[in-house]
Amino acid sequence: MPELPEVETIARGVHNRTRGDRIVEVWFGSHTEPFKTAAAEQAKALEGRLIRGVNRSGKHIVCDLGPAGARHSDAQWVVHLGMTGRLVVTTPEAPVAPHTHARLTLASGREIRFVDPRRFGRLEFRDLEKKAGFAGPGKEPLTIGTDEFAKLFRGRRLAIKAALLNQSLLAGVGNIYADESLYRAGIRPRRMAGRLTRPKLERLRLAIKEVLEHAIQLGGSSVSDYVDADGVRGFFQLVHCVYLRTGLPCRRCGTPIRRILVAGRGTHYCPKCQQ
DNA sequence: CATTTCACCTGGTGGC
DNA sequence: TGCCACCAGGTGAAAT
Repeated sequence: MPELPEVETIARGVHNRTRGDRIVEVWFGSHTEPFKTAAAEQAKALEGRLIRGVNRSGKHIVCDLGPAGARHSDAQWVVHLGMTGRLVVTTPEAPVAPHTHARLTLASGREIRFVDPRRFGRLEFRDLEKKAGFAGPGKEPLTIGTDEFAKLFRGRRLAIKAALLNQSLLAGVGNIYADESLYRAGIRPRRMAGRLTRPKLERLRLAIKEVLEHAIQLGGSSVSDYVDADGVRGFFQLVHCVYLRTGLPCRRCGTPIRRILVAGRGTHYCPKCQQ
């Protein structure tokens, strides 16, 4: 589910509902895939800590944690949602959804739950006394500047869509927003990244920013089952121009939207508007 | 090093 | 109803 707008929406929701709360009990399921830090060690480290704030970095949700009573952070809980992960804040009485892998009981009586059918998501505990705070290599698409953006693609021979999906270049753009941004910028997904002109690259940078900001305003895209921290669906899927619109008329020119494979991913574009 | 392909998982959909 | 192929928001390891 989660690309930058969905992760941003979830992080804000969890922040608003849990900031200042304390983790009093942790339950983890028995599947091992979600645990980048071993479950037993992770559960023990989380218990008792304060949630000082929740932020987004690329597609990662970063919860800053501190010792009870303290005003500084000494650890982080980093959540990556993979394809189907959800992070929701509920009451303990709410029915437990299938594929729930983590339940964090908070002092307020609320509960944070991590649910992930495909188990591509990951949970990591970072001790800030032992390692640095989470930071991926990729640049943030909402704040990157013109020159820095152009530099990312210089000399690259892969398709621009494949480059946009590379999280060590730009962090946060995934399959939906790559397709929607390329449509908005009028660029074919298979164009070689290193051959785009400066004006085209600037148009792409702005398209990405505008698409992501609009999607955040609408609470993200709910293609099948994405919901935010309160269990509420997003609305951006209602204004998608190309993603999952194969065969439907282009909203601008009426030409049927095409689907091809790029970097192994379903890729949607308008053959007339994207030259 | 840059790039491409595939495995990792479950579930929904549509054809026969 | 059953079975099968194919598709889905991501990424990291292995192959090229």
